[in-house]
Amino acid sequence: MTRTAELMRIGDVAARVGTTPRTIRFYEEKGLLPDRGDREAGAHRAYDAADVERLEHVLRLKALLGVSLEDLRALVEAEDTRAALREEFHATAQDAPRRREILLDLGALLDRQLELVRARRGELDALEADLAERRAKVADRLAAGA
Amino acid sequence: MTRTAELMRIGDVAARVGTTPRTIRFYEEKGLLPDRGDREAGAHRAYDAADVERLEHVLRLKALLGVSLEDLRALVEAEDTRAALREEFHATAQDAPRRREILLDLGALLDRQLELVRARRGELDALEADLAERRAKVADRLAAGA
DNA sequence: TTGCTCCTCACGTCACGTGAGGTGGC
DNA sequence: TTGCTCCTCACGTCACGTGAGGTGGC
Repeated sequence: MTRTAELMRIGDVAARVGTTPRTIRFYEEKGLLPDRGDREAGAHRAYDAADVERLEHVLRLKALLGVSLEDLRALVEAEDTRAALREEFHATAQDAPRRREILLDLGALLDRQLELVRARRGELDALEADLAERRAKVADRLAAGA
Repeated sequence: MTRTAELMRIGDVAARVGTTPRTIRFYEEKGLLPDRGDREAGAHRAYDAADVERLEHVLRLKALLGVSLEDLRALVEAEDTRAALREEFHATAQDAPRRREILLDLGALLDRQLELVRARRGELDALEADLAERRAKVADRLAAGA
């Protein structure tokens, strides 16, 4: 039952998620993406669907929250171990306390990300309100007699 | 009737808007803030309330929209001439077509900014929905039996 | 006069972009 | 075998950060 994953090359992945190979390599170098230590020197990188999802998530957080890569690494590094945790999750199916701990950690991580997203949206809402108010004033003046 | 404006120094302005003197000088150099050509070499920069507002607006757009300084300059450069336009607005009080043209330009500028803000908010909403969905799944599993 | 902030270079940093030169897989 | 994409340096760029050395205003 050797499940052969469908692997993609770095250029295809970059095109799919809207970035560049350079950025993907840079993120790997900075520890934002898992560095498969088993890759031989000079060998091509290979990515599966899970890698692509992970990259998309990181890029979205980066673009929308405007955090540094160092902060972003801290924010998602718990997800680094998610795959390992998932293994452990199945392996320790009988160990309810451990499963509970894993789920609580993941929940806390998601709560942190949600908090940042909502704070940003609040700022955007305020900006939109200010712009809309100025826009309305201009419209009023145009209607008034200009 | 010489209206003496209350002028601030660069450090005070930076502290007030949450940035650094270096950034303010850099923005001036890049044309994002009006460069008063009348400043003698080595003389201190002076800012009034309008300058502070302008700077706050630029910083908000930069932080929330994530555009390059070059794009940002294009986005707000029409406001550069706003002060001049305001003068002209009063000076040409009788010239209704010209007043109308000024207002239409300003309205179009605000519409462009609003469009960008709303696009951003759409992306943020989508991200929040994804995160919230994942969060709910974790909560479900916790409640289910973990 | 003493500090403090200001000034102008100018080099450092972060997050990549962009060739330079070479190797590997359809 | 011919292209194409990949690889690893390594220097360039954008948006500033950070001293270095000096001048100016409460």
